[in-house]
Amino acid sequence: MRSEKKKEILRFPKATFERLKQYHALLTQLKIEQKQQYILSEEIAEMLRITPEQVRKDFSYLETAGKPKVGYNIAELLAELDELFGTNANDNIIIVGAGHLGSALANYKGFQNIGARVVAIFDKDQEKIGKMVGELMILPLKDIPRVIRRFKVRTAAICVPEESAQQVADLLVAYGIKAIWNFSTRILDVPNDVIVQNEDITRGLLSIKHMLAESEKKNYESSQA
Amino acid sequence: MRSEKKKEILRFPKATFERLKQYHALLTQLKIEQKQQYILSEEIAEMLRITPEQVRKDFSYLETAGKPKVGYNIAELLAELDELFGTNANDNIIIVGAGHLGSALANYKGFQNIGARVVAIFDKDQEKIGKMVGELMILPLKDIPRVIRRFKVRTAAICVPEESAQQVADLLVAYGIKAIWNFSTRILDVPNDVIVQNEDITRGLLSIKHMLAESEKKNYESSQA
DNA sequence: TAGATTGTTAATCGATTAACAATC
DNA sequence: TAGATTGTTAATCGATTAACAATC
Repeated sequence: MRSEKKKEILRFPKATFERLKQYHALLTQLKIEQKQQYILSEEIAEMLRITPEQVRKDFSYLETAGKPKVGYNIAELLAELDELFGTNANDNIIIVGAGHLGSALANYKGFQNIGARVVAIFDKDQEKIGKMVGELMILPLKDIPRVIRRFKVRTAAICVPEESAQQVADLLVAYGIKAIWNFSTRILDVPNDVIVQNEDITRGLLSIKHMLAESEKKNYESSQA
Repeated sequence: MRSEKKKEILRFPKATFERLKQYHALLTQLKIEQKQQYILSEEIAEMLRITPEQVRKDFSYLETAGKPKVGYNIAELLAELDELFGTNANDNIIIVGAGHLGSALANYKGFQNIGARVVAIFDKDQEKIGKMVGELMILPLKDIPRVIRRFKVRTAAICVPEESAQQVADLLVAYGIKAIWNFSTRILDVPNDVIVQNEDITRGLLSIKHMLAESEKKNYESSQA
């Protein structure tokens, strides 16, 4: 029976899963810094602006246990999260669009921390083809299917302008891509079995605007009181 | 009494607020396309991969009403969301770091849709200073306070490498910045009254990895059945 | 009118917080 | 040992879903 390993089957609350990603990022950073071996739920909470209770509750879904008055072993906790997120198993990804954004992505060093590797970058612009972005040569779109097959690519980042995003998505779907990492603001229309992760940055700025408005309202009210 | 305008005081559930941003993006797109004047909750739901009931429930917090069998007036709905998000009131923002990422951000055209404008971009690299990014000249870090004062800047995007992110954050805080839009993966340590919006892209990729693993498990299971 | 779609209330489900025992 | 911190259970709070009346 497979039910022996309970923890593997246990599903995390969605909200917990989202925070686990943040813990992962934080722990990765702490591991690199090497300043401390243990961390308290209180410290984690302060950095991520949540409550220590929340942190402990989230960790209760994991195997790793903390020690009262000592905290959680950073390396141990990170190892479990790495395992959980499959950051050891490497994923090959491609980038379509070699503008500033695509180039930024191609040069990004942090992918190795989460078990991902950019294997190719494509552009439709003849001028750009053949030029280098970091260690990658910009390839023409027609090479996409070959690269997908060769490197078993399941994920593609779309870094093209708004206007061509849907077109590129259609192309990628036709080539059998399983997940689209969408950096355009365009809402893509693709089959339901294709995963879409929207990285629309304007959302973040809208949050900021909202929080700024909130905090100004608060300041105004307290000045009136 | 201020309680006359109920709707203005009414607070949205946080989850609803998150989705309102998506509706805003979608409606902005539809408005530009000019293909249709009305849209059904069903159509919105399909594009955003949520349920129509959820869409209607969210819209019930707004003033705009839909018509049975006709749907919601796109322009009207967008106008209300624009009002809500304050996308008409313009916000001046600055970018620190003129690498690929900072440049991509500086060139991004979508800011006008959400009432934001990049007024300056900075870099510490002498080589880059004076060069142009789109219509902006790259300025030295020492000009930051002047620009902040001159343009009443409250929000700064950090697009520098991991290693200098904290340093830049400290600088910006000292100069009175109210909100930091953090594009580095570094978890920043800043005073609690400074808003931090983390735009760490690795989170999105972790979600993709997870969803890919899920869907493969599902496929495997159904092939076993 | 009949049927489709909206809008709202109630029921269910899920996430967070509070409380506190266990433990170092 | 005393006190601080973890881990878990129960209580509260919030979000989603279901059901259905209202409406075009």
